[in-house]
Amino acid sequence: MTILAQLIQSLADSLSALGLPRRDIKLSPPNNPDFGDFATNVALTLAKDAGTPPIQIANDIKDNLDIPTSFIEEVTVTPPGFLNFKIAPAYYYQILSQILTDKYFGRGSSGKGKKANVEFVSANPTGPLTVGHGRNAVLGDTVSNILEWNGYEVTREYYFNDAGRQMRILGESVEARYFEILKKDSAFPEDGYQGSYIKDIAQTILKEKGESLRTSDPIFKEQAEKTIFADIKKSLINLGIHFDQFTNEKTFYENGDIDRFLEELNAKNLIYEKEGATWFRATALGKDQDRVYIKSSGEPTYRVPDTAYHRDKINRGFDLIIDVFGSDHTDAYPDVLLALEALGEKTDNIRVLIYQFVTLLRSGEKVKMSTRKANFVTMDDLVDEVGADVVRYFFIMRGMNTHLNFDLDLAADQSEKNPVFYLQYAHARICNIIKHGKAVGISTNSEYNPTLLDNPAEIRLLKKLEQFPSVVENILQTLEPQAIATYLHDTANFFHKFYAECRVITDDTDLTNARIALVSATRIILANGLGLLGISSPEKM
RNA sequence: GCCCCGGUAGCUCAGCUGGAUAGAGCAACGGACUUCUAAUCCGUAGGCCACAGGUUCGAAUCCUGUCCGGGGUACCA
Repeated sequence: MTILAQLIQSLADSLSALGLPRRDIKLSPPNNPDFGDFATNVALTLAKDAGTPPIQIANDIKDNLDIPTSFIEEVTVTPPGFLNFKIAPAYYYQILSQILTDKYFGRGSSGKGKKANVEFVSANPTGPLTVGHGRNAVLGDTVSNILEWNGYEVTREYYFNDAGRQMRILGESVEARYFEILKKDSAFPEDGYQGSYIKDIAQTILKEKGESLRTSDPIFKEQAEKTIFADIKKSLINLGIHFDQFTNEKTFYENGDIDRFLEELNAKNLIYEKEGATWFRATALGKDQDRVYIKSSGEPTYRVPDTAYHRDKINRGFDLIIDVFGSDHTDAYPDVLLALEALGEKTDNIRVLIYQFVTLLRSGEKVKMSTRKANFVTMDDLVDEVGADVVRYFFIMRGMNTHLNFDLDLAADQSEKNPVFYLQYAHARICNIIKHGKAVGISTNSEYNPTLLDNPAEIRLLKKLEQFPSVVENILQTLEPQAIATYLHDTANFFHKFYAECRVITDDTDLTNARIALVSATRIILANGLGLLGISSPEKM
């Protein structure tokens, strides 16, 4: 039981002893450290119903409080009615040894024995991964890391479609370039993919298959898909991302899932024909409008295989299913869930993460991105220019709900001042201290007396380290990994301040050992946190 | 029209499950390297948290409305 849980329990006991209704008791660190380490507002929330001034209630609670542990040093009441708790340094000292003996400090067990599926990227192989996909990729991979850290067995999955309209046009685009090279007449498709990579693929086909290919040869699409997918996988590896499974939507046509799914909906009278198309009767389930399932051309819309795919994921028995989508899917996924529910599937373990689009700025101007028009900045370009660590940090340090402005000039320029270096530098600095210590005969395994760490900068850093488990645990609920970036920045900041104020390796052996313990623990937290973000922890910079 | 996101320092953004004095980085200005790494630290300056109402002991945070920006509302995905 954590110290917080103990405190909440004894507060609850105090409330019932006073005959006050039990409330959700929240303890949080106040902004102003003068008020202590934790504060609660229970008295304020109870005051109105009790008809008693909050400050009086707070005092009553305090007087009835059976302090659960010696770690609580002081309880105070401050206007307008907060109860504040000061935690003894001994508590934080003991955290230090926890970190040093358990290098997985902060690892939760709530996902133990559970399986999770995270579907992300899922870009069709029509072109290279762009910066827009990068946000998706980094978000999905980081969330996966956090789940794993909490004990989940995670399947990272990439879902794609090589049978639809996009891919057909891709094949036609390659074909047109092929004949163009041969100086034969060929109309470039109206919505064709204009990128130079299409010409490269056509060149490759020409080299390998000769000049005699005919119109509509399947090789055009096949070669394009193969080449582009290989590039995509390489780009992902450049970002440190690997997938456990690639699932093709074609599977669900071939194995009959889609037919079955449509039949079942039909049996429930949720499908009908109109104007040559097949419609899903979403209005019968409370939506504003019905949706087309099968176009009059005979092609299903994306909702159909998507729904079958999600049903497949449900059937595979995951405890948690996460989808990472761009904001253009905001309106689409509710239809998928709706259809699943109509078929009696449970969808409450599906979490959909919607991230807002990245706006690219170059020379202060917006770059309008379009894969089709080949007006894009690829992930590879970006990674080449600034490195994977910077790219990952840049994408994860902002909340997924924010419309991220990505200034390309700044990103390229920023290599010296990029915020990620601030974190890595703290780690490298610690490594260097430890290295220096070793050179003068200081071991990281020495006995140490933590009570020597009484400098405010030391205490502040310790308290920050103590927060790591709760930060990670909270992200498991919110699935908003930017909190790790914020936390690590604070931690690095407190370390740098400590560094400026306290010298670690000195003639004072006892103090040196204590400080070595502190910086070693800080290093572990930084490395673990950076690891969760998929960012390296360099030993020197 | 309707739906989803956002609007916080000059710029990019944290903070948003209501708390006490609203933060960081960059940009600006002024300091600190004979020391374990100055990719750092210290200091100054910078704000009607878009606007208007509401809820309450208390609002950047919750509700309503307005304005601005992005996305969706396609027989595109």
